[in-house]
Amino acid sequence: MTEGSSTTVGSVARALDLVELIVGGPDAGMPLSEIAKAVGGSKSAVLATLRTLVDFGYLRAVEPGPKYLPGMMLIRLGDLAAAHDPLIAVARPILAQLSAKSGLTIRVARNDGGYPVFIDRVDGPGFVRFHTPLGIRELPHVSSAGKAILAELSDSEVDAVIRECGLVSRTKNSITKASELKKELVHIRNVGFATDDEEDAQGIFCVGATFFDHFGKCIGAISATGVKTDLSEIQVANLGKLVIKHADQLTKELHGRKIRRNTQ
Amino acid sequence: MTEGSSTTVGSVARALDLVELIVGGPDAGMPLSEIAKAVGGSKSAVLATLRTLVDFGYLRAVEPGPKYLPGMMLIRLGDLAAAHDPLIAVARPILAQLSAKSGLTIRVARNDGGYPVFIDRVDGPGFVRFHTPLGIRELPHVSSAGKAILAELSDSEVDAVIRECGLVSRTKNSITKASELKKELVHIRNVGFATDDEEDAQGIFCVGATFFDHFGKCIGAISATGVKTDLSEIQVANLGKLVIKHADQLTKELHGRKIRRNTQ
DNA sequence: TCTTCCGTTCTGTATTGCCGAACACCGTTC
DNA sequence: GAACGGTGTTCGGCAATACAGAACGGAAGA
Repeated sequence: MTEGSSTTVGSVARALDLVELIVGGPDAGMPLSEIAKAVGGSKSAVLATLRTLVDFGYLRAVEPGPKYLPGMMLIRLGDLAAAHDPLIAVARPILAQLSAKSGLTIRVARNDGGYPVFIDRVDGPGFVRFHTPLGIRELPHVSSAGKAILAELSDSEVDAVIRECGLVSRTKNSITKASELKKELVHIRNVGFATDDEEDAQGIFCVGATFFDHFGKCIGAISATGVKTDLSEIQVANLGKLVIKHADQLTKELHGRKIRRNTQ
Repeated sequence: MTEGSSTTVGSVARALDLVELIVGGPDAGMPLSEIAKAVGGSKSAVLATLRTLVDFGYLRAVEPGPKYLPGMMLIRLGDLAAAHDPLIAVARPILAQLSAKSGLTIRVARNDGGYPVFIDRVDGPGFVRFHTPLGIRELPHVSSAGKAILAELSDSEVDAVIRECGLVSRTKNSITKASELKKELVHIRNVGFATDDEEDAQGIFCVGATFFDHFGKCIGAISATGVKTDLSEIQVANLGKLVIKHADQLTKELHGRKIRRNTQ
């Protein structure tokens, strides 16, 4: 669908479509005929491709009436890819420390042109799991990491992002007015951290703070996520300080520097 | 290399070889000519395949002189595949709790025919990182999870595993004699947990315990990993009890049952 | 038992992915 | 400054091969 560019290999593209389809499919897996219908290919061709993917461990076929599921190789490759990423390698111990101190789930996002792309996560001991996907652009205005990143952009850049993605509403707390968002960004610059008070999902709050490279450019943000009922135990202001401290630590370990930014 | 079976798609197999090559390659990435040489294909064919993989985010090309690195999609797919896995979904909160209580890195392995396959990990706040790969069979006799799983096998099954993989030595503490390993397995059955005292890597110790499905069959083990110097703070026996407790909790949440096994 | 659906196998066709050569580009080196 | 080895890239042409479709076999349901 989202077709690329010049010389690419068709059968490989079809195979990767299959992987995405099955990974995005139901937990019980999908049978051949359903898969073939979904991608619009003949059963024999799809079967051959599926077999190849199973051979390599990208998928696994579970009997009887082979249903296809994500395979172990995907987990393995994801882990190795994370190990290759220098930012993740540096950030992970810091995330784990912040998680241990706060008891919350900690995530790290890269600044991808004003949008947050979460690239790693350390779960806290709480029972609630947050299935926020990794590796793709998220909405910038409904997460603490996203707003923290926005607060480091120039006004024109913020306008561009707003224009591009629109301030869609996720909950009744979501900020949908540009003026309101900009006021919030000023506040974030003053206190040094951003919050997400049930703006993305009911009952969930986050606190996020940015980190920087050696040019002083914001390259991402870390955030702590918890359920709102936990908020009483650890006050927002204290949590904000804690998140900032660990974000600063990350800046330091990346040999970056934080440049004070006037509210203008 | 490890060629599969019947009807598979060649170009897809070549593409997946490329992914594995680059993920296993240097952190700085690999240039086209090096890749083409490594897989033994023409530059043009390899380039087309690389372009396809980059289009899908499996790889990314970093200028100048395009070097190819693992892409974000691998992290995304790994995360989604983990979310699909029912065992990981159930185990992860328990791992996080055990990590929070012990301060150690916790991993969970599936029993794959007597071999441990680690499928998830929750890092502790310690500074030392353990780059144990996920998703592949590990040596069974040099990890606490592996030995805990072995202890649940019958004697003939243990013999088969030993014959198949051999008791290769990783450190001077590694168990390399079958008789010694079997004596250790008896001990593990008695105390209910297994240890790894610098048997896989210098300075690293582990404690592992198994969990079960509703047939009473051992389907895997969890283990706590730390550096030896941390061992003073938390005694081995106490840690063993803690790991067993969480493994039992996992058994319970999987609706499994633990059947008492006589040493025979 | 008959029917229907699914997974699998097979064979022919033409699509298309591959190779090799030629081109363009940069950095050295003589 | 020009020639060189080293890149990454583009371009035809051949044939390998990936695809579609029909036929087979088995299982489940009516």
